Amino acid sequence: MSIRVRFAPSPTGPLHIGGVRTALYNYLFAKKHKGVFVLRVEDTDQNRYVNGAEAYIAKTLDWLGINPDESPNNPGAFGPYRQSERKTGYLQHAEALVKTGNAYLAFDTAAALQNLREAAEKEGERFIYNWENRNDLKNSLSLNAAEVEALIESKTPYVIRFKSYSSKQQKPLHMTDMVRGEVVVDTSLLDDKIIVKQDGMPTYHLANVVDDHLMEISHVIRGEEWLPSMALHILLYRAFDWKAPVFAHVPLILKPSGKGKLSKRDGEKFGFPVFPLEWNENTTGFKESGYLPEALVNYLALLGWNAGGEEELFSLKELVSLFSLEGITKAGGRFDPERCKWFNQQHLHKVDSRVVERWLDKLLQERDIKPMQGITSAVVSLVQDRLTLLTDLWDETHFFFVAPVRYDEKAVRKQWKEETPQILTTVMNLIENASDNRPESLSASIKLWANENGVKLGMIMAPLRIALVGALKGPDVFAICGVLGKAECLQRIATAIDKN
RNA sequence: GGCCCGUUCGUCUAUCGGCUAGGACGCCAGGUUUUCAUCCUGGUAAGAGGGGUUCGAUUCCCCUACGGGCUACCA
Repeated sequence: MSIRVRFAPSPTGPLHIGGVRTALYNYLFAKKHKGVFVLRVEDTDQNRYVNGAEAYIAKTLDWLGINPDESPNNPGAFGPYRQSERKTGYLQHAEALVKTGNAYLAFDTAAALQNLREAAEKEGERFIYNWENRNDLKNSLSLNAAEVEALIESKTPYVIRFKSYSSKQQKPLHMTDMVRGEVVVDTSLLDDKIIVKQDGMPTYHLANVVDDHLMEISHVIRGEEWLPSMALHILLYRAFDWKAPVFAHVPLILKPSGKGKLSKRDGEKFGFPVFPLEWNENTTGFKESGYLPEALVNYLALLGWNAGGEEELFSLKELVSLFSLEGITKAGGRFDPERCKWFNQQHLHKVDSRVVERWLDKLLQERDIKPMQGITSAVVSLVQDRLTLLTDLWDETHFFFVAPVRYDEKAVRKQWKEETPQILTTVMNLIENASDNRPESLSASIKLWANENGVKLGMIMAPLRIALVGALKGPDVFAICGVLGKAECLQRIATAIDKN
């Protein structure tokens, strides 16, 4: 059997990392088994449709490098890939279910049902539309054929409900989930879910089952919030007399602290991104926050799944070869921003330096700085393994491009001694007269002079750093000298002597 | 409330009946770097509670507690 999986988001807003991880697991599983990864857009709810959300999803998957093999933009043989474009098919399938007695027309108004619900609540109970009361309600089961005909004739709005249980059926339904093992549900407790809404659009449950069947989906890998619906879906497959796919419900991603699953608002609340890409001014993404896609992928893959060994730094390719449904954890996992950052740091140190250079080029452009040829790559090689986020880049490199205008007060107070100007003047001479400005040459000549004249190196290094960087931080001073060049170094030292 | 799922260091996780419970993040300490960061070394810290089953339970079963999800003409 060929493996076909799908990621089926609804375009109601930006994807958040929970959705991203579901997509990732689907992708990994598909690629691992040389199968097909499908993107299907579940836009059956017109009211919640958000413009731009579908494009956002596509952009996100592209950024992460987990592109679908079949999608609305890149259709395969199982299209259309938007549920809104598959409307007629659903209706026919629902009607087929009515014909076989597995579904029925329900004419109850929303208001009538609301009343029943409120009444039940007053009694401390819950109203469930199911086998116990469906014959007392207004539907094609309780009404006779002529009455039903008349209602349809008069254009009375109706929905189609699925007959989830009748006394003939077996109550305990045993199902298998790849993550959870056997799951048992008492089907007599299920309600008769609406499968076609008044507007003729299918609800998720119908659309999902029909599409998964028509698109020949072999494995349904989705979030645990769907576990309670698995029974309904399996019952639907049975009613259609279709073979059900294999199910795997992956655990949810929870808030870093406090209660509940991670929500779209938690980003602002906790101060970290929950969206892969920027959505609007108020919701920044991982990308804009300086994360590498491979780091996000790596972190997310390991939140709820483990590769078996003790290694945990993986490329997407490695994840593909390692992935298996068996390694998925059962319990929900808290999103840990610190750990996510650490993965980014590790990937950032390994990534091709040109990626960092491009980011730096952008920063320079924004500031209208035109660096000398070749300098950015020299700078990046000096700072790359000092970065945690790409957004740290300016902090780590600004002094290569802009001379310090202020000096760290505390550093000056502590390191700028009375004799410092004099020493630095000599250092200027040494730099000026050095045969070249290679870090080793400068280092050697300054160390030699210090040694010969009984000056402690500390008296030189710290002030020199302050003069060049403006603070006691950054890569090796002589390396910085080398990048800045003699003239710039001399000027900065002179300025520092002047100002301090 | 009902139904379903879950529960190992603060967090992510390993263990598929033999455990001195392993790794990673974080945190702490030390080392390298005459700076800061990186990096290295070490330390800290856990199987919710109670019953069974068993020679032996973190591992299997039951109960309780706690956590999570679902309970819409949303997905």
